[in-house]
Amino acid sequence: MDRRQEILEGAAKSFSLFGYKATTMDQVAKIANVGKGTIYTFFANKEELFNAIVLKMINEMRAEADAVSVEGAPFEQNAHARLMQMLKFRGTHQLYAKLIDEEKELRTPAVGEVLQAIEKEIIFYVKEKIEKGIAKGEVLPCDTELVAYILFKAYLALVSDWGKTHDEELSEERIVALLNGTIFKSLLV
Amino acid sequence: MDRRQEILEGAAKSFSLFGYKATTMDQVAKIANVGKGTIYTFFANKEELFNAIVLKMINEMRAEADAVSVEGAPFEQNAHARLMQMLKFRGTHQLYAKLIDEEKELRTPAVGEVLQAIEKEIIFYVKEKIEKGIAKGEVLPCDTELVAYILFKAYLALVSDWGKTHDEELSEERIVALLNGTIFKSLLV
DNA sequence: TGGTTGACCAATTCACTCAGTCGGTCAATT
DNA sequence: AATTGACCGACTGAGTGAATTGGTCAACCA
Repeated sequence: MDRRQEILEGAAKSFSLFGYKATTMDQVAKIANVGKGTIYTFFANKEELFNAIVLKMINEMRAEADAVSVEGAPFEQNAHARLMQMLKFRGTHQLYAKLIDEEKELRTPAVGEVLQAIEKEIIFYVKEKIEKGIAKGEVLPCDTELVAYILFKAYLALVSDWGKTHDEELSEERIVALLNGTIFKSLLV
Repeated sequence: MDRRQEILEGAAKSFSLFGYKATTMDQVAKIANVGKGTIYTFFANKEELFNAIVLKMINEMRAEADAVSVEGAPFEQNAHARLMQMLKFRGTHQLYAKLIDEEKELRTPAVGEVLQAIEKEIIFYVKEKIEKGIAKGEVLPCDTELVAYILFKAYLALVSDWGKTHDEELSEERIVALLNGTIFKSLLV
């Protein structure tokens, strides 16, 4: 009934199924059972509609990352669980996966911008958690921006890049062993 | 005078200037002052000629990386100097830079394969140095393959990726501070 | 009358074509 | 035996017009 909601749902479905470029406004209108003009009373253009969808997805992802952390568990355990969850989301979530594929294949500018924004968001999220860890005395004071950045890049490399150049994916145990023995080891108080 | 050498030099010049795709065999022949057919008596096809050029470049890079290391200096200092040198080479060397650009813009398959081979070579080089460090008792035993991989990915992220999403490049001091405080700190005996 | 709509428009994209280019060959030449 | 460049078939990419798309707006309700 809520037009705006219908539009968001239709658009999310279409973007997830066909990606940004291959989704037409006519298609969104049809899926949402709405006249095309109606869409433009709620969203200035295709890109803003897209951004709204992605924003919802970012919130989902953050919620899932929060959900896997355990109150009272040591920092490195929660940090690992959160990062792994977000990377799993990255490869699993229909829309996110589709966008990564579209970026690789089509280079749609709007998609590239959005993917970059999502990464920035993830890094900011990690930075927040590190700062909270420092505040709680679990983590040594450090260059939080850079540590968040390198942590994300490291996980991305281990979880996502490794498989592209090797026959089999890295096991989570091997990842944990590496990071607990290196980065996390030097971060903890 | 040496035909093979002339061809290699002409090809190197052309690949460096125009990239792989935009280099024609006629052009290489002309630059090398050689009939086109002659090229095919030394190299099976364009791609093999290309691979020969890249192989020479890899050796140059390794030599430059070796050159910056200091006999007797601590492991993390030499490791840092070597990795920085190779990444500088990566962004500075005419052919290497051109290939990275071509991979981004054109997605030429032969170029992608070669770039991947170069990275594999770099990682292998880093792995060798870590193993030597372990043998000398400077470095704690560890998953050398993975440590080499993550070290390279970390440096690549800090030196090359950071600038793409931030206004200014990271200073070398900040990089050193981060890595000495994290990865290197836990690697050293 | 304020919200909704789809025919309509300009701009972009797509499929198609065909002339020109390129990697690779090989008979002729040195 | 080594070298060459004219030649070939496959591929490319510029040029084209037709079809599609994002966005608008006058008409149309409720």
